[in-house]
Amino acid sequence: MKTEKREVEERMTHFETVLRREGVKLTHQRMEIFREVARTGDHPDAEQVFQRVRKHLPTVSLDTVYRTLWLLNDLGLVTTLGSSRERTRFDANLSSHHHFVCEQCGFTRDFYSTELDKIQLPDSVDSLGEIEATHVEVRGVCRNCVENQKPKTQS
Amino acid sequence: MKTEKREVEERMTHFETVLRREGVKLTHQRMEIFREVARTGDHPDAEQVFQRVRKHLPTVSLDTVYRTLWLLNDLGLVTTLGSSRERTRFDANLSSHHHFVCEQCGFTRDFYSTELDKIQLPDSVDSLGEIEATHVEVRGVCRNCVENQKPKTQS
DNA sequence: CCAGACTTAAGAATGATTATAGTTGTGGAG
DNA sequence: CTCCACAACTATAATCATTCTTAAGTCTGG
Repeated sequence: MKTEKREVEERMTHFETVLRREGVKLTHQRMEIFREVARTGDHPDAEQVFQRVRKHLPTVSLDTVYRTLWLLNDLGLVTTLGSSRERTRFDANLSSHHHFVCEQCGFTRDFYSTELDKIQLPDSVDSLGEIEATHVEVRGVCRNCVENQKPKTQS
Repeated sequence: MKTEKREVEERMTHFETVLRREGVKLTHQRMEIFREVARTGDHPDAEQVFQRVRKHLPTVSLDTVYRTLWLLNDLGLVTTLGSSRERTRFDANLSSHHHFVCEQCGFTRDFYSTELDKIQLPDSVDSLGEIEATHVEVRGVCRNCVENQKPKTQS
């Protein structure tokens, strides 16, 4: 559940380094919010972070939690689980397949691989619960978005 | 992009079979909504399905689209992409890891595997765009939910 | 110490999804 | 083929999470 103390310290250090490098101010709020996410392994949502941070900083606002989390996300200090900020998407393809998802535009394409279908999960996973499906998610930037991003560079 | 005609027909047949078996009424709306999802490979969201179905059934309501999609989901005829119905969750673990997600309660746990980190993706994926990260998502039912679901059955 | 970046507070706005209430249509019975 | 009960539909209003506004006060880093 909890992340090791040393690991948390390392993350905090990295956090401070990045904020300084980016010229972003180091406020308690930001520290406490990041620490809270860094110290737990249970992928909390904004509301949960808010509740926990409140214990140390009774006056934080939910708004700040949201703003900070997205800031941290933009700085590469945290990531979101699953497709962020997106609406729910549906899929009628019931056969075993995997996904390539573009982080910029959300473009998603199925791909197949008998190789991947044979994936062996570590034993530790079995102890977590009953496994129903396993699929590989590849995050990246689709061709379209790559093109549109470097319209000048031709070197 | 588009699914083969034969494949679509098969899905439609399966769809009708399941709805009859479950004693759920076969309405045009449901047929058109399912057909729409079945015939495309681009994982549309409810709004997109709504817009497309509208062309054939100008009076459908967005509400029906939502209700139907979740119904189809419950019947196992479609699945959702990424985390369904959930709030955005954040993760400060930047090292390569994978996830086990409980479909009932949303419980999510990281797991590691040097094996999985070495996954070889098929060439077809490279042509889709630039790959940034690959991770395995295991869906299932966590221990807690398994316990709570069969409090009586002991056979 | 100061400027400007940040935060708080309290609303209000947005956008996706869901509930309510009254109307319509499906599918089995006759 | 017609009728009826009730499932399902439409339209509208309500929710819920998230974001934005404004105004005033606070804190960080130079």
